[in-house]
Amino acid sequence: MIKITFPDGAVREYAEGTTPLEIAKSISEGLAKKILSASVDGQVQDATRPLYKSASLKLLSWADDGGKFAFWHSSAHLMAEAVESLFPGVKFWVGPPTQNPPGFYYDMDLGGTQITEDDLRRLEAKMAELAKKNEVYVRKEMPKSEALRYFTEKGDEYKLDLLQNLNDGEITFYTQGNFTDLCRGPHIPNTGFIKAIKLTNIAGAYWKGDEKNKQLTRIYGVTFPSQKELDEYLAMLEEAKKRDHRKLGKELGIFTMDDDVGPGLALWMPNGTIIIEELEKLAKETELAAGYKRVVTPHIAKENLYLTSGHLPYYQDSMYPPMELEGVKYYLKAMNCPHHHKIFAAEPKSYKDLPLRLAEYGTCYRYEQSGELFGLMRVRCLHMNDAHIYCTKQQFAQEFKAVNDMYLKYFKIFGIEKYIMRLSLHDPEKLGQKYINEPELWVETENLVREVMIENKVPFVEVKGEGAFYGPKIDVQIWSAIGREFTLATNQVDFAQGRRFNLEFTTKDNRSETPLIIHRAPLGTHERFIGFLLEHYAGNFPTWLSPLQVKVLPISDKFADYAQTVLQSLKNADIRSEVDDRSEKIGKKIRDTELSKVPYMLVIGEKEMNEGKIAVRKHGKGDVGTKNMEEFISEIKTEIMSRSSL
RNA sequence: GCCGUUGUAGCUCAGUGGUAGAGCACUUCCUUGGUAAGGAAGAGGUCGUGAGUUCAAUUCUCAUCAACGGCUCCA
Repeated sequence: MIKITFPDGAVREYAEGTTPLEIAKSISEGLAKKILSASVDGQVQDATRPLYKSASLKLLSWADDGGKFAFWHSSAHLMAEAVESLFPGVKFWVGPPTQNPPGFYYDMDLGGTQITEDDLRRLEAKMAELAKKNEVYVRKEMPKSEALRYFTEKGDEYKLDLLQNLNDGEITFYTQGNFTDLCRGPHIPNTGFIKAIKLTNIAGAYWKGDEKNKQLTRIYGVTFPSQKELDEYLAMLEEAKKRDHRKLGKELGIFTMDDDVGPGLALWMPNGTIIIEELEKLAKETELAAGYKRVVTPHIAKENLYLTSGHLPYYQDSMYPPMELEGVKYYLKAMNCPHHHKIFAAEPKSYKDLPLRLAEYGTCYRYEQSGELFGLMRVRCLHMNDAHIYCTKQQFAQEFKAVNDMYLKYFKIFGIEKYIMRLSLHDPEKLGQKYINEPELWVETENLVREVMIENKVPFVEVKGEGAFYGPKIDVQIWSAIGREFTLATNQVDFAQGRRFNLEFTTKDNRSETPLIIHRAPLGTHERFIGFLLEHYAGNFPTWLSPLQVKVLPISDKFADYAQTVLQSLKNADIRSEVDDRSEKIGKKIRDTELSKVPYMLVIGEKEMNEGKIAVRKHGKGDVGTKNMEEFISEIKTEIMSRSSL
């Protein structure tokens, strides 16, 4: 007998060789019908795989990630079976479940056959047909030699490649129906669980993710245990699309792109510019209070500047090609740091000058690959909330923490809760290529940053190979409405450029020392930040950021004069406001104003005019009652000044 | 940059080998209406751009540009 410990601490005994599924059945038949996989001592495996040792057991259903992933993984195999039956001779690479987007994909070599949208519908039908057969997923362990022979005979170079990295004794195959695949599992008990199927798109994907390799065909899909859940998922996708900043940005007149201007070059319209100015106001106030000094630098510089900084050898591909004037190459700046370093270097510095914090909303140009451009989130001209802090080693921890605190302060203002702080480290294998070749300094600064984060109890994840070329960084990762991940803000350590630029300060004991540099951009760039805010607020900006704050809605043109009086009081109080003087009915005016997401509407008619009042309507909330002008203005001013998100 | 899809009015979209249509928005007129769409009329597009096939191309073919979905990249 073996002892099975359940999540609630209960321990029960079962015969050796009992499967988790049988254990589920022993509890209840209803439970067993929901079990997709099982977590055994924390390891997710097939629910049908016998247990030979005492273990802790958690039965996993659709509600658990482990259950879902097994479900989608099995769905990928089901899709592969359908593909194989419709496109004989296809060779498969890998087909994992995915979290974002939810579902799975399978990469395959169709040998020149092109797959179409119609084929996806045919594949879905085939999958549904196969699923109904309730084929069980059968696990089989296989010696490496036999597996090699199997795929050699099949002429499957992809699976042979996979096998090379696997050790004898850990090779397993899974078979359902007519499809057999090299796979470590786990899988769901049988195909019958898969009730709703949607193949979402076809894409090219480089083999092993390397652009030098052949491009395989990738089919994305998602499946659910019921049609209802699929419908809900599709409805949710539709909702997400409504939050897409590209759609909202157009509807609200925030920004536009134009073919004649160029790809990735956003034109900020009057409404967007108001938001930019509010953000800059916030940044300037915050930075002034934190001891920053503002600077302004040109958009271009000579080649030599970027040779000194070290950017050219590492990032030339991402810069616009140079223009040559009088035999000298000039580049559009892709970053502000070299310019700021030159400001630091312009005057001799003493330790008394440090920390020196130079801030600029700098305009940068980056020649992003055409396929990477994405609305405002990935552009070629960007306005960065940039600053560089020059400090001593002793000051570093405090300065780094202060920057982090500034992030958190901003996040609170904007109600940003869903983000991940990522400690981006160097990859030792790419020293000298992607990262400057200073192994000891890398480790030293990485430890420094890690300690500051831990000391300040800021939760973070560590990722190798995401650092800047000159040092490690803390990136704040966020997600767009349609699920794409972006770095919103960044806080970077630079132990390289100070030396490259011969930046020095005189220490207390009259020595020369090179400062450490912190690059930071808590508000990222206007482009990405406003793109993010559009989606974050679904276009419903808080009053302080809203391009139009109040719309005055007279019930008929009889009240046009009173409307102008009301408008004038608002304007005198610096409230962004307009009158809707169209000869439309009030219901129409309200509808249009609601759709344009203006925070406040002031409805005025005979009653209000006679009493010298206004009827206030709040966007999304409806009528909130009649008020005096003074009362309303004082309230809305308080809301604006406090940058309230209510 | 690579694979795939798309490109018709300001927006959303229909449509055709014989030089185009709807709804919303816009303009004008009527209406002066109390909290999410009052009515009528009108204006608006050489169908992304260039070339080819054809008596004839917005429609078919090719190229090109751009956008979109991925991949790669992301200081």
